Amino acid sequence: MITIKDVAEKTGFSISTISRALKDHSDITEKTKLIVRDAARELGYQPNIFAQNFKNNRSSIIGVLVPDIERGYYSSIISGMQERAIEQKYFIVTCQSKDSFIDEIKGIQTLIGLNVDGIAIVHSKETSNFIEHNNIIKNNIPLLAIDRELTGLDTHFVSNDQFVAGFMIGEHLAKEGYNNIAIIGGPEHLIMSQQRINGCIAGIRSAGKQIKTENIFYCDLQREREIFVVSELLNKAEKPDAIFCIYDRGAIEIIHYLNQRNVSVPQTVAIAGCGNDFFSQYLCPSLTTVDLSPHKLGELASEILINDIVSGGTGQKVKNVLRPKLLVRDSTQKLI
Amino acid sequence: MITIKDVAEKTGFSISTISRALKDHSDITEKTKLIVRDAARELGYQPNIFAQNFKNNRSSIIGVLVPDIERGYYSSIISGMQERAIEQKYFIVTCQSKDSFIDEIKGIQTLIGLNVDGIAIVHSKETSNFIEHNNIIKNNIPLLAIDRELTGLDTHFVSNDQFVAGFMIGEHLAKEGYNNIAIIGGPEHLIMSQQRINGCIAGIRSAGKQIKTENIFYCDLQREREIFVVSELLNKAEKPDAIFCIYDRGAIEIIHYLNQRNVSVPQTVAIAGCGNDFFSQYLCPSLTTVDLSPHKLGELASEILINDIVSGGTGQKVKNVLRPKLLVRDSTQKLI
DNA sequence: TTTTTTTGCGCAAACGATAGTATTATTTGT
DNA sequence: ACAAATAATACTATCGTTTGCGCAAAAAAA
Repeated sequence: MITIKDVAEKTGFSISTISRALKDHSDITEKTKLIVRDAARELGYQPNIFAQNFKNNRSSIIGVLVPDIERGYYSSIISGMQERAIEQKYFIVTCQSKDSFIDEIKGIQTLIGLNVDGIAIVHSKETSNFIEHNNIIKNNIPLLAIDRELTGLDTHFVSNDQFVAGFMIGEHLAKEGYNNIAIIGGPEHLIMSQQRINGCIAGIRSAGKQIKTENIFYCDLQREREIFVVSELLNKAEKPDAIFCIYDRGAIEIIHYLNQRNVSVPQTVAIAGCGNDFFSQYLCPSLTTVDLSPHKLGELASEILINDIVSGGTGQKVKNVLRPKLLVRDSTQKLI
Repeated sequence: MITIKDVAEKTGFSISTISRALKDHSDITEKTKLIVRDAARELGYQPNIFAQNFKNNRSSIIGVLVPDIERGYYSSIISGMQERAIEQKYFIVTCQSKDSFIDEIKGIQTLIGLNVDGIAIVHSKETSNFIEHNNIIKNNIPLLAIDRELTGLDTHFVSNDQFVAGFMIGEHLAKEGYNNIAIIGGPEHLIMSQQRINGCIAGIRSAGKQIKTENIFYCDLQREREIFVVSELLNKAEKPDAIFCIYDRGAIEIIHYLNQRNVSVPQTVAIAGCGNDFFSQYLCPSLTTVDLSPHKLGELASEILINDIVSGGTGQKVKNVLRPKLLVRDSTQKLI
């Protein structure tokens, strides 16, 4: 292994001069810098990143904790983060909570233990206690929440405008002529879910219609529960003519279930989702949804975190909300 | 920051005794170990991972380089790797080549620069030169190839049995009664593609049928090219009655295209894919495909790499091929 | 009891890079 | 021409942990 010492011996300068020359310190003459750089290149010198990390007390690593790397939405976030991070010579280490609170805690401890320079988190749907998350702040590690805020903590935050996403769907369904709309949401404490629901309600109202409170359901983002709710809904006397499931994956499952039961979509009941999963366009019928931009969210996340890191955490906390885009497709369009 | 020195001062032992006690060295009495561990806990001592990495010359990080984190297949691999790695206190750093040769090279250099303890690679479809990959081996970093072998290099290797995957589809289509089968493959130098194609041909033959060589197409895994080939095929006098696209994403695009053109699947032409993408089951018609196990592949990858790392790279290179599973669904089933 | 072996622990060097301060060489001001 | 200021480089401590070696005390063997 070639170290600074080898370069020093080759050039006759001292190791401190080499160190300063290589980082373009103003104390060193251009002439010396040239000699040093040439020698370093010739010897194939590579700085020992372990020694640098140790000395500088930084890892150039950003930790990302998401519920599940395999889910397209999160892998897009990670991809966006990775692309932006690598441009600035930062690395992304991934962790997943698998939507378990306890694994989320473990993940946080793991990342703190790795001495990451910053952490981005999408907390699990189970999580409603943020004591452990506060340890990140206590450790002086820049913290950024994605999509779901860490209640009570002063963190950076990037998100899609979940309220607007819901609003767009609600307004669209109401204007399209649906009068008995049902909403299938997530757990009640999940703010993101609540925002989409509230947005949808507001959208329906803004189009001059109403939604019955008994048509709003709180599920757990699990297939079984949602399908059960839908099957119950279809048995009602006053069947809904449209269902907004607050996330695409659920909506896709619902359409699949309805296809199996030979319930026609959107003739009997319209379905809308949210998230624009890659495959929502290929469904039969193709799914009306809202395009969020996880990749962009990831890019933003890296930008903000790296900014915070290099600035030494002095600045204000950044909040950034992206405006989503409505994608009207077949699953809600009334045939003329 | 609490260091070993603080624990030493609190207990009255020397720092070397603390260090040894904390790693359960046999030189230290149980009694002393207890005292030290208690003191460490009380003080909230956390080893400085930078200092450890520096001293031990290891990072506890495994680098993964895949074409695109966003693609479900790769994110499953990463997820599997992450789960297994974390069990053994290893971290996963992800990189993506975006299927560009030059970005793959950069990714490799980046990971080497990070001093990762091991590297797993799915090389890009563009890559056919492995000189840079050889630098990993030269740097004494355990190297594992996933799915696509690094031609000419002696590496660990895990993969699905691509030949068998193709074979299963070929045999199934032939037995189902299709007589004029076409294959849409990837670039010719992509071994994985070639293996699936060869497997498919063998499967067709084993069922006592033949495939015309002019019905085998080499595309670039891009939507446009594949759709073009399909549209040309449909204009032929002797239209194929079944198409095997060697990857699900392509097959899904093809079915979507055929739906738009009102070509019925599987009545006019059957479609089969490979990979069992999450959404292949929700397509209309649902897609016959082969279930690969990317998550399991990832778990295996971590296992093998970590084994190699802790054993000091003495052992033989491991080759592990998983047997895939045929999933017959609607897109190839002749209605009776 | 004396000698030898074993046990338990401390001392100090080392890892490679960084940065504060000391040192010398050069320039500037008077 | 000499003091003062500045520029360019060298010296050295430091980060926290690990580890080879040494040493004293305890245990075992003689």
